[in-house]
Amino acid sequence: MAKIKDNKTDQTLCPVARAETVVGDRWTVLVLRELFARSHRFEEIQAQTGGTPQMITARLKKLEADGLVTRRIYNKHPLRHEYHLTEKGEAFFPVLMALRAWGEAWCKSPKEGRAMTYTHVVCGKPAGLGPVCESCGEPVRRADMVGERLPKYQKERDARWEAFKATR
Amino acid sequence: MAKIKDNKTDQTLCPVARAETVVGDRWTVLVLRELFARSHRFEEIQAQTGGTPQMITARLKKLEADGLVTRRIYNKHPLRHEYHLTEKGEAFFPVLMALRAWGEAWCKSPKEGRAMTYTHVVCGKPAGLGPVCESCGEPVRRADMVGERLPKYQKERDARWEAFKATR
DNA sequence: CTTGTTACTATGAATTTCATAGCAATATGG
DNA sequence: CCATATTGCTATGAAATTCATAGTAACAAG
Repeated sequence: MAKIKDNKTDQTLCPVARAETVVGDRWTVLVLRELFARSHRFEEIQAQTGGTPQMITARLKKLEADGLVTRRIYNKHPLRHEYHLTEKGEAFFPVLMALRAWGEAWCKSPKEGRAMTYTHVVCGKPAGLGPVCESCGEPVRRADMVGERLPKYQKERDARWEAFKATR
Repeated sequence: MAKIKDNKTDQTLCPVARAETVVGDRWTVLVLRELFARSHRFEEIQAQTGGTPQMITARLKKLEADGLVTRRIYNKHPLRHEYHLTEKGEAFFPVLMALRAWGEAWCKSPKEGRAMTYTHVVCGKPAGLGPVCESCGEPVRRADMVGERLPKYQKERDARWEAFKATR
């Protein structure tokens, strides 16, 4: 009789549980990563996350319903939308950065090298992985960061795009 | 022909994708939350996350395989284990804190109030929600934080425990 | 009037999750 | 001894989700 009643995590006071009902899903986080990487179109997001159309459609719809994403028309006839982060979506940035830092430090072998480098434009130096700039010690904010993909990672993304295009 | 080949996210250079293959799952994050909250036994974790036994067993096994958790025998005959965070698991703390901050700020109505308060023992004052102490400005580390559950949240947890015990 | 582009929807098999039940090994109380 | 309680799972089958693959809708370009 191992049972749990009333598993309503969205009614808990715990902010982690609340957040997880929104972003507690691999595809959702990958979609958010792409939006932060300035991929705003369905195709780009699909290609770079490697998700099926349904996965991406479902996540974008849920993210919109949860208020992290807005659709913006960039073409009528045929109707086409771009997906952009709202303020709530933008506010997710520190979580992504913390996840990135943990991923770099604990989920990769050192010889693989980094995927990105971020420059802290306030001081003009590398920001490193932490929540404060490793060069000047100030807390880093999304607006103060300029990211650059390292060649190897850029090539990986280009290759994914080519591979995607080749199948359609 | 909308298809993607070779969706091997664990081979990408992207640290976010790498991290997500490990922690990109609601139950996994909730289990980690409990381990950080010093719930080390299967029952406690099950009761507080609201997961079924299989969900918890599967996550704990995967977390162990991925090196975030170790089992520690606390009783032979019958063999009983406690689950503890490894260094890799402990290093996940900043991600959880960022998620907590986002959850408090964007997934709850203000009148609900916080679940926890953290004191930064270095300065003895409230640490707030950010990656740096709101009182002294220093980056906060897990070892320098003392968390306390607010009464409402503590009651919620007590109630969950009682409800769980009542069914077995 | 054929081919290409973009953003999906449709379908069915495979996998995962969930709720519920049960069990094994021992401690505890009478 | 014997019944009941405790702890940490495993077993089972229905329900939901995911995945791979294919196809469609609405136009644009040549």
